[in-house]
Amino acid sequence: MAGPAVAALRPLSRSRLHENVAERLSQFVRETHMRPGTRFPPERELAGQLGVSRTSIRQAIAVLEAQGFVEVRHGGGMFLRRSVDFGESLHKLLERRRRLPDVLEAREALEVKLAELAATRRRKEDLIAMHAALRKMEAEVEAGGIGTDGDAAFHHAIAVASRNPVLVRLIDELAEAIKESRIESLSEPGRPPRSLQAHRRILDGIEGLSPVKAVRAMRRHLREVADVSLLRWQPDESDDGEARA
Amino acid sequence: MAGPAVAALRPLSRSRLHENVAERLSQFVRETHMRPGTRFPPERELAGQLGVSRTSIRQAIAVLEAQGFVEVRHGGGMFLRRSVDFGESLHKLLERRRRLPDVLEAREALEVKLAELAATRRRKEDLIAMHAALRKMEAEVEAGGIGTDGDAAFHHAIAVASRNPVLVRLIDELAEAIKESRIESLSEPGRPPRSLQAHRRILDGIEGLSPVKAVRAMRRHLREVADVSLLRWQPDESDDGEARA
DNA sequence: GGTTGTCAATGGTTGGACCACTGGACCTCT
DNA sequence: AGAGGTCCAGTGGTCCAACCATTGACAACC
Repeated sequence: MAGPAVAALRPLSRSRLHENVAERLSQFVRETHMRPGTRFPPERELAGQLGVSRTSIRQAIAVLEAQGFVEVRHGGGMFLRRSVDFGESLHKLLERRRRLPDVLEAREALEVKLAELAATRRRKEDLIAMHAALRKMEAEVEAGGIGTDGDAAFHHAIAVASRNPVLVRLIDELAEAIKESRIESLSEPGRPPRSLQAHRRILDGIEGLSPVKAVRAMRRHLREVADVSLLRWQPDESDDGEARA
Repeated sequence: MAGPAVAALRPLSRSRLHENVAERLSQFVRETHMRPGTRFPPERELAGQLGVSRTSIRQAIAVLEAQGFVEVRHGGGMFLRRSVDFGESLHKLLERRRRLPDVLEAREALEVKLAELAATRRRKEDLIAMHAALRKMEAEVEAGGIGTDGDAAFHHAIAVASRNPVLVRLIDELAEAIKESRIESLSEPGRPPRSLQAHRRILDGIEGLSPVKAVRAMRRHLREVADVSLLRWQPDESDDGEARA
């Protein structure tokens, strides 16, 4: 099907120029021990020194500014905002290596709280959504599937019911990584029914306005999920990019 | 010192063009109900239709790509990755309105877990850092300060000790917002000593390898902090940007 | 039928031009 | 000397036109 799997012939990763620029700026911040508030060299100078056009510099800057690492003042210059983890967006962190165990721990932290809040603030429409998600999962499983969609919908409904947009955003940020673990877990023989049971217990707590019960059920559920996927996890560190000009 | 605090005279927010472009693209995604995987119109066309240069389009795209909302294939086009909350980065959410209660709930979710993990994984150097932070806070308080630096250092040391970079990144994302609540809380009369006490209890749990104790102490501490600042919190919804061309 | 060449569409990068804003130097008037 | 205004160099913001690199589909060829 595919060509020979020779290591030397794997596709070489080209990166966009502005990404390299951002990388260099991070390096610059680290190496010069810049303090927050310090001004960067002007764009034209950076362009000259890095040997790229001002446009590329400005693309990198736009990204860094959107991520809150720098502040740009028209006519004034560009200033450092936070030096910690400069240029390392969460999205980038999750992409570079699959830190599944870490992701699952973070998931537990967030979802347990989401369940607690949901058990306090849920409205009628939230319960309707949760029940619908449960039925969807049942239908999927009966149809021979593993129920990932219904599962995702259920957890999403809880997030919505928490009425906390910040927490929702945080869990969303992890959504992609969680999705993978979900597939792996639900592919386990006998898992979907167990998961369904766990969901019902969680819903009981939320519906009954019992945060304690909801929290306990959610924590138990997530630990079970994590257990399974963790057993199969093999860390693979040979996953760095090669764009390190 | 400063000018009159008249609402009408607050600095008006000029927005950069590429930010408006990103906003419009979000709107486009929402209004056309784009599904993940769908291709966007070509850059040149977007530039023409929005009446801006291709450069501005490309700056917006760079940001959206870094945030994981779109995927760009050289020679192939730009494709939607996630449609939920398109263009709404966490950073943007935290900036637009100060959602302090939400932030504090998220903080509790994360920090309680961080404490639990720290109480399992802490090493000698972590304990040294925590003790140093505590001493620093004491010194600050004795010198008439309120101890925010030492406080921040203490919580940061716990985060490091958790050995979970994902959680660390998430809490870092909230750091700025938390900082404000910290100042407010520690400015309360009699707060710094109480806070110091709470920190000692947390450290006891972590040092004694007792996750349960650490969790309980951390949760209690954060609820106390949240209580104080929540009482003074007045939601201010009239805080939207004005760039809605 | 499969291989190869061609080409239009589309993203990636550049250089230069010009505009807008900031802050300090400098000048003027009192 | 002080207050106020003017000017200007430095710096970010935007645009444009051109050219390069990659992709994918279609045509031509063997």
